Amino acid sequence: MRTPRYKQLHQQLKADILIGRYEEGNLLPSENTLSAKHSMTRMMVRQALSALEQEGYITRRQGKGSIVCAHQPALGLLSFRGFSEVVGETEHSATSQFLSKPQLIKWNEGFFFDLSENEHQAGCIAIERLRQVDDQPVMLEYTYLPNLNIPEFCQKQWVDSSLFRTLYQHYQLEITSVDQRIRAVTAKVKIAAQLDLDVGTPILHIHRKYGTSRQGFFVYSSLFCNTEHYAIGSIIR
Amino acid sequence: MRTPRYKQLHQQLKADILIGRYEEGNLLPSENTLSAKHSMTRMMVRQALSALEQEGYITRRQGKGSIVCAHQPALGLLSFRGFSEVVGETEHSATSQFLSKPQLIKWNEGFFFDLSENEHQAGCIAIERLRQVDDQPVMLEYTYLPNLNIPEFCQKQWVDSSLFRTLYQHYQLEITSVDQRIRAVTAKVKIAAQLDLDVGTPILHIHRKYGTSRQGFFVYSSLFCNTEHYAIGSIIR
DNA sequence: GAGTGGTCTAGACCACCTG
DNA sequence: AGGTGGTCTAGACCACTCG
Repeated sequence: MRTPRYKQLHQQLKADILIGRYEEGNLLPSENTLSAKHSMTRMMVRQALSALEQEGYITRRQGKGSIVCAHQPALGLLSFRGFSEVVGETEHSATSQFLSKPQLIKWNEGFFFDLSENEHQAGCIAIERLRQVDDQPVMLEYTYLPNLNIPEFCQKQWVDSSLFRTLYQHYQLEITSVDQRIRAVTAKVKIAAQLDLDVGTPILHIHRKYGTSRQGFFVYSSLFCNTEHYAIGSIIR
Repeated sequence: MRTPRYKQLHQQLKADILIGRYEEGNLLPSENTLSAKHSMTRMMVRQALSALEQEGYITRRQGKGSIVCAHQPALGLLSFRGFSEVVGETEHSATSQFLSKPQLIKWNEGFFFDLSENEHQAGCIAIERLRQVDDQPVMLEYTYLPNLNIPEFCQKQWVDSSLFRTLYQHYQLEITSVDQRIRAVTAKVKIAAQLDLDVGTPILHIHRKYGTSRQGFFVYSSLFCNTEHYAIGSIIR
């Protein structure tokens, strides 16, 4: 069946916001304008806007309009927050680098989440990244993508150094959910070396399984974080 | 201004679900039935149901109806998941006990979140709880409520051993958001004793600030978790 | 006062599920 | 076939914001 028109409008507005057609803090066209321009009732326009609001792309204010929000990273989950930030001090510069080129390999035996037969046979694309804050290594992230209908992923240009934006740009994949397990462990030799820590330092170990807009397609991550100076923060609404 | 009628319907249906008037897995009355019974248009009934759906109280299926969901704890955030559970084994029995009676005290100097003048002057109600899984202590939780418009909290009967349900029952307070910082630390002497661990064992330390349905009212928690055998899990949609 | 979003009405046709 | 939720129309009045 064809996509409902209010969903088309919703997607178009979202795309416009993401490419910067409407900037942060600015107003979207009014509901009346949109309903006239797209020849649909205000109720349908409102349905599109409600979805945008729920996803956190806009807030609406009576008498004012629909305001484009600063867009947070997927699910507000990966953000670092320095402890200094909590008590109201300076910002930090975050960077990210690959430890190796993304490559197609076999899944590890005893992978940390159960895999479907499909996923297992497809093999996986492994990505190793190190994240730094103020030039200090802070997080080691191993990401695994099943090699299912993401042709030539390893050849693709990355968007904004962001896996999620890259997946969206090339395959229209959006992250819709996260299932995660968090533990405190001590740094073993290899991890300690990469994070520039003493062996035995307490670090966070997080396993994540991201759900996407494509049924049955998941993204897996294993993260090690040094939280001595920067806590992992998340805001959930 | 008076509460919009669709919001009234939304609240009433939610209350009915919470007290068990509509049971898990059963169907809510159809949209047509509700619109007739409450003399409002189907559009307004749908607005009420959409809100319920968004909050996770129901799911809707075309041709079937609105199905009442098993209701998950607020924001799905506090759930334990044994690592055995991840690989598909048995369930665990979780219990919770008070380490002291909830009592009104002054806020600590250098509290882990910034407090408003209001909150600071009101003082706080401190709650200390220990959570156990299979009779092993696993999580130590310190919770702090500003003593603002929650009269006689310390005298109230707790509902289901749940702070959030208790706040809802007595003061109609609902948790709407969480802002948290997660770190890995080592157990100090006092914490180690209470969690029955060796000093130096890596544990999770989480600071949380919960937003509520009452503007300006927040709940604060500081948690220490032993994740040796059970990871902290969360699912976010 | 003009324009915005918020609430609300009274209909319609469609896709889907179940008996 | 009859009932359910999903999409959609064409209007209306209200509360709020801003110039």
